[in-house]
Amino acid sequence: MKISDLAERSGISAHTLRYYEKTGLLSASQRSESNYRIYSQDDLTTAKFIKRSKACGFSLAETATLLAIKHDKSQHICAEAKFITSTKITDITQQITQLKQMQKTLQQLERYCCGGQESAEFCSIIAALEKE
Amino acid sequence: MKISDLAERSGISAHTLRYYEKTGLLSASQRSESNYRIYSQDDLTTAKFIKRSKACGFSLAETATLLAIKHDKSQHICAEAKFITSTKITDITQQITQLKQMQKTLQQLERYCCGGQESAEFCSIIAALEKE
DNA sequence: CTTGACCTTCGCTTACACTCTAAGGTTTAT
DNA sequence: ATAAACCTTAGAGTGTAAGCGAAGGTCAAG
Repeated sequence: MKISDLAERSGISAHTLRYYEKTGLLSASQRSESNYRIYSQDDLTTAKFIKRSKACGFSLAETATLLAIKHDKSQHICAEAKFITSTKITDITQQITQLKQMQKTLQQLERYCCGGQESAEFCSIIAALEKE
Repeated sequence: MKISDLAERSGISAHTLRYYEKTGLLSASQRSESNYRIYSQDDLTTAKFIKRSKACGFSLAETATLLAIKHDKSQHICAEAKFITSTKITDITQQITQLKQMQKTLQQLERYCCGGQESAEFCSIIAALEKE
């Protein structure tokens, strides 16, 4: 199939597919006489793999590593895939912790503000940011 | 005081202070004959306000709005400050929700993977990303 | 008189994932 | 036959956020 066919079936734009080729993520398995990219069913599978990987929150770099494992399973071990996943979880957990801290701080600011039509003269939010 | 004095007292670099001036966040209240920025005590207060605002998670744009309220309290109402805060909380809460969803998905992937030295032939993580 | 602090302006940085442009070649439908 | 739709390439641009760096010049203190 041609690039636009793959684009349609995978839900990834033709532009992006070319970009993925440039970055080594997914190359067309063949070229036509006129140099058009010809994709196989396997390529479609890979394209869908990339989509799912992204949906899980993996970056393209991480996806590339997972793809390398997928493409040569016998040369890779479970520990590699699990490491990428665990690292990502740690990363995300940290981000959540930070955001929760912010959320808490902001909720404290919010709680004491009347939020009404009164002049901001005595607004507790502004006051909190002003104080030493 | 001069820019380096303010930098030291506020904990914001001179470079960044100039950047804040360019973006309209904080201007020196005066200039010397030789065109040096001269900052007042009020300017120092404002600089500290900006620092605290950032620490709470507000962006510079949001901080600018809060500063506008601070600088002319009688022309602003509590509802404005509360709106910014609430919007930010909603925003952060959404981000947390998304990250938690990702975290959950990844934890499911992680849970069933043995993570051992075995070949990735039957790795459940790779399998999960491959399946329809 | 020298050195360090200050001034302005412009562009670069980091990070990620695209997205578009230009200029040209190919295929397909009418 | 011809126009629309498709394909190719390299390379540049986009967007977001908050700065940083460097060049080239002025000013002030010891």
